[in-house]
Amino acid sequence: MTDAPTAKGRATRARIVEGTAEVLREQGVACTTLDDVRGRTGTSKSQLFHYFPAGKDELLLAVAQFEADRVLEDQQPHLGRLDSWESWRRWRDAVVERYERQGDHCPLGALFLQVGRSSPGARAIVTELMAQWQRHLASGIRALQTNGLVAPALDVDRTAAALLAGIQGGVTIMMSTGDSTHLKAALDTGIEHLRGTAGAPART
Amino acid sequence: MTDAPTAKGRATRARIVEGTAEVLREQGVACTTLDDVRGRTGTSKSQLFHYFPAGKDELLLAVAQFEADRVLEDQQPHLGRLDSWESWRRWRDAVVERYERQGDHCPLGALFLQVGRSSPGARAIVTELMAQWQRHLASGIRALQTNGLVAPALDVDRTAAALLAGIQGGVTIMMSTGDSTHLKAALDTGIEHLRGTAGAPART
DNA sequence: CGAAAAATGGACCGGCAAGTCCAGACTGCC
DNA sequence: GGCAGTCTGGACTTGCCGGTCCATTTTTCG
Repeated sequence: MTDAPTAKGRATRARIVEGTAEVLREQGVACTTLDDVRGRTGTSKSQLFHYFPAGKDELLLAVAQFEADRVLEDQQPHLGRLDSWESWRRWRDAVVERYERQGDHCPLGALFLQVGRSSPGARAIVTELMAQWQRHLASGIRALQTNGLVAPALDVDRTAAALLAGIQGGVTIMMSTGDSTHLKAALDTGIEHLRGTAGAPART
Repeated sequence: MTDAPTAKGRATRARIVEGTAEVLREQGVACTTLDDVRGRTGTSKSQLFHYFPAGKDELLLAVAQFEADRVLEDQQPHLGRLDSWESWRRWRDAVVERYERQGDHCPLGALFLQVGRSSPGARAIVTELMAQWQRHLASGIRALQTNGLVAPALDVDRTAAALLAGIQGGVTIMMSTGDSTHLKAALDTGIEHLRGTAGAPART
């Protein structure tokens, strides 16, 4: 992915991707030109096409991947260790904090719209991100089951899917309205639902 | 809103909005030009600017409003009468069906991205849509409470917000992955959660 | 050191699409 | 029937922006 013969080349490429991500967050995809990217990253047109021969779309796709990688990273270490109510609460707070900080701009959503559904690459990035995210949530729920905090009969995958949907929707609405109420409601109601199914009252 | 002196004028304006909506659904905002709109609606450039003096953005905004109006309409009559489990189920099916038919294109989302968060108009449209939608859900939940099907202590507004978020997220994910699993999971889990709080066991 | 490969700078091109303009056709109304 | 306002057609302008090209510099490596 980050294939470049020399160290300098790799550094430049990385600078381009990161700089583009910044610009994109600030002014949105629609309003960002290659010249903006040039300005921000201190590169020339030929460099852009040297590292992304297929042009703007290829660059945007690289940025999308870059942003996608951050999404789950930003939820760590909480997301990887969802085995108690306390850890779920910490994760919930991390998610809310991350998206409130991000404000009303969704880099991935915008990129996705621009590059287009048609592009197999874009779709693959989002699909993979969602799958990983849901996998984390599901294994968190299973951990709760193991600890006797959640009913063993619960349909784990469906519940994880619903929770993920709630988060996505909460973020979407927040970006439209600037209000994180829905995101919090989705998270809290989702966790509460898990709690409601409580299996055998837990010991320890 | 649909201000035009003559009947002919109003008809033309409507034709432009509806035609543009079609084109947009087919090829997305990014790839749609005013000439595409011209072609589809059988109009001339001057007509476009006659009815939408501020140009493309104004047209897109009008289309956004047009699409927003459809969203709730398409869920009627179910959305307006959510007073029994059966009616909730019918509504759930209507939502799934509507979005599965719509496929992987979200007119509103795309329009919103294009016109930009910055535009006060765009934000207002989405905010109002969400508020109305949530109000419908909330009054549906209250109806269930009245009928003794849901715990009176339930935080209605928060639950409605969470459900709405789930739907939004389900739709978002569906558009990215082409799979409606998450939408269904969100709806079903949300309704199940309501059921789980069941107040006095219902009679009838 | 010297040649090949990589990296960089920036002028240039070409097309596209938004928006302008004015002339002419239609409509309604008295 | 005629005039005022509305509607329509389409050629034209304009600026922007993605992409090309080649000359120059820097790095790598034997």
